[in-house]
Amino acid sequence: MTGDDTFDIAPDWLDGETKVLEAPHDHRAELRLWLRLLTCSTLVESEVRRRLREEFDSTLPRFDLMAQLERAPDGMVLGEVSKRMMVSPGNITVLVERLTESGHLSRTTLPTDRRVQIIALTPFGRGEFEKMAARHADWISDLFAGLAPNDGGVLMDELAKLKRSIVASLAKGA
Amino acid sequence: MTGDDTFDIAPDWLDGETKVLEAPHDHRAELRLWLRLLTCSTLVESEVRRRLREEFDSTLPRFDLMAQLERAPDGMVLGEVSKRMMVSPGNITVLVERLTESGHLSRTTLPTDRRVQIIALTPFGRGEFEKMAARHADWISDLFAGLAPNDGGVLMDELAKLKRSIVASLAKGA
DNA sequence: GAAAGAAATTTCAAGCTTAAAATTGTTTTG
DNA sequence: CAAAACAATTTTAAGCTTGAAATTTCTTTC
Repeated sequence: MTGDDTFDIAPDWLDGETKVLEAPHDHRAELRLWLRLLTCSTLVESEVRRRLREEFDSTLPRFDLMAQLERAPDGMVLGEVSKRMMVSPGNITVLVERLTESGHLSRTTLPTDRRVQIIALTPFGRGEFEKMAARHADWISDLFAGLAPNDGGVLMDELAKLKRSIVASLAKGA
Repeated sequence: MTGDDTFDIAPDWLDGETKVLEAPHDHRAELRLWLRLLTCSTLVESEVRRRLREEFDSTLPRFDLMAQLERAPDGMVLGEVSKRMMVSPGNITVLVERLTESGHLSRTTLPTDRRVQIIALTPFGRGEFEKMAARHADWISDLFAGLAPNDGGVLMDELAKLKRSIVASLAKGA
């Protein structure tokens, strides 16, 4: 799934008119595209993880969790965090435990519904997050710096289309 | 890092001529692009993991490992697999153990250098992999089906540029 | 040819992740 | 109002992942 993104096959969007009748549809172009997307994503993600660890002794999941909370000054319900981060609820439990121990997060049980946990950044947690977020933005900026302004815009648009395609396909399959 | 891809800020490639003097460079457009890329990647990856588990009781790392071996009929050295998959050597050790137990892989010590382990798909492993690979290609094809042929081509090109940017940045930083 | 150095792998400790089962608490229904 | 249904979260078991330390096996150098 990761790797060097080569499936050494000619892309076939270039000759869309030929060989449409091939037995089952030839999926190689899509596969190639997917591998390339994954390669980019993996490279960036690894680098971000590495730097979070080296510069802040932290991890990407923790950073992500704090990023969600940063924009919710009044805190957020666990389930909501889980949905936004697209990870399992059990996962959030563990992350919140650690971040609460380390003083980054506060957690409260909602008085009117004692099933509900609300978590929020502490002032300390917010300060730490802001330091990390600033560096994080620099890292991403550096990694993307070789992209011409126009390419950035095109990529945004194309990825929006891809996202729509993915979401539509997932909805249909569900 | 994951999530709904919204940082609700106007992209600033659209007005590149204005506000160039802003104190530290404004990184929001790059961040937005990165989040969108990550969202696409996460959605596809989760779906692939889910289906590998449901249809084959397997995992993505195992699939990836077998995919590397499929194209090396004479097998491959562990270290080479590790590099190609961009994961740590220790990780490969564990995966190979399981896949060898289950009969998908064979492993041999190189007679001329007993440090070196060579792994290869067994005929059984190859058969299993081919079934998975066919389905995998279908899934990706479905997920990307909403993309016009032209968009696929553009995306390939833009991602190639992005990858060059990332690799260049990583090389410079190293 | 022994000792030092380098290379390929494995082991280890710690953390992330998930799905499924279990808990705890609230709401709806007969 | 008790029982059933539902909801939010935690626990559990299993697997993935990493960096660093340890092993084993060559290779090079004095």
